[in-house]
Amino acid sequence: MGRPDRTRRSLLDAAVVVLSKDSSASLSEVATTAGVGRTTLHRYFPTRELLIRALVEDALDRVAEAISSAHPAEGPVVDALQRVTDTVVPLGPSLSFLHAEPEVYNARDLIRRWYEALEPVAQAIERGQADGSLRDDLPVKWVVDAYAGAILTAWDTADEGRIWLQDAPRLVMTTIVQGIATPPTDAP
Amino acid sequence: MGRPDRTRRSLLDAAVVVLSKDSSASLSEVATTAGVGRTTLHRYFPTRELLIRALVEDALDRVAEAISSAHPAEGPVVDALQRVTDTVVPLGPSLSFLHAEPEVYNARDLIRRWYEALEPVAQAIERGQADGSLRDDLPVKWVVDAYAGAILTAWDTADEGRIWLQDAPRLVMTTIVQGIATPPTDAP
DNA sequence: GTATTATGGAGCATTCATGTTCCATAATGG
DNA sequence: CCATTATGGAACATGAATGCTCCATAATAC
Repeated sequence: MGRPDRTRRSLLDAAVVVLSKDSSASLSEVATTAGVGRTTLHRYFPTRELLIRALVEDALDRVAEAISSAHPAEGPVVDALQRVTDTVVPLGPSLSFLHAEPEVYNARDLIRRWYEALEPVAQAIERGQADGSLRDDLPVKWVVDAYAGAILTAWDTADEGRIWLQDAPRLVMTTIVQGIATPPTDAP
Repeated sequence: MGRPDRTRRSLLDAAVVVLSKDSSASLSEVATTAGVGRTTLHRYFPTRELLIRALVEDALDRVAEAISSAHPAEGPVVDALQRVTDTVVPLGPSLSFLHAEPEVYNARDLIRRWYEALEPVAQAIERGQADGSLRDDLPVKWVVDAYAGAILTAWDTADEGRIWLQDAPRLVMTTIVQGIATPPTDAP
């Protein structure tokens, strides 16, 4: 990875951190956080809009790649979701950015691409409802959103220091899969 | 409610809608949405910061009031949470605003007040863990955040047209309380 | 109906992020 | 070591949002 590539990566990484906390932060802040001059930032991303666009692309790519690498179509569905959770939780800042950016919220095609990235998860959930491992009285769309939301919440909560990030995957899976109620005991 | 009060309410209502979608929207947009001149907006809220502050106060009051009116300390915990869910879901825009506003995210005292408003929920969850109706292997802080996050997700999902808002309370409760997995059957 | 209060439009100064250019310096590659 | 490329600082123009003032008009109260 040459110097240009490294600079570009620094900028994207800094931008995702800064802009996920405050989507209206100035480009100076982003450049400073990346340890780079504002001039250089503009050399890589001529306008703010292009930076945002590149960031969204990058975040979507990461999410899609993380999900795909967890092979959600293989093995028992709950195990598959566990693998997805483990790989996606560390993407917290990117998820947070995608969720916070009004550019994303208001652009149809970006919402579409977000759900395209989540499509393998949706398929895993459908598979689970079909094979009886997941309850089938919840809409798949809702389950996908609730699941993604739980991961995002976990990252935010860890970021605020209310839980440890290392516990996040377990908490997400227990809560989403089994719920917070005491499970009914198998009768004695 | 005199004219001034109505104008103030219009402004707060419009602001919460506009700013929850884009926290950097201009004050002109807010005024226009409220059906009010920008001059009038500035008469009620001299600076943007004061408007935001008033909005946060208002949103926190609404949440606290809604929770309190659901009497979360009474009756079976799961029933209590159902009542809280029913009353809080309609506050979607206010919740969404509190969650999106960087002012809130970065001000310690506002985060503190958010959790103060949720304190009755935290107590209900503690009560549930103590009386055996809720599993006790999840940190209360996490359960509170996961629950609040699920309500927020439900509102967002309904806003995007992926579920019906009228189904939201049921979906939240089923998902959070029982989880998405098929419950283990009581033995034959 | 009149007095009082609330409103909104027009205009203006200020501030700040943004985008751009130019040049000197530093890092990299041959 | 030299040529090339990348960087960053300074300076500038632009535009948009903000905060404010003044005045005419509309709504409300008495």
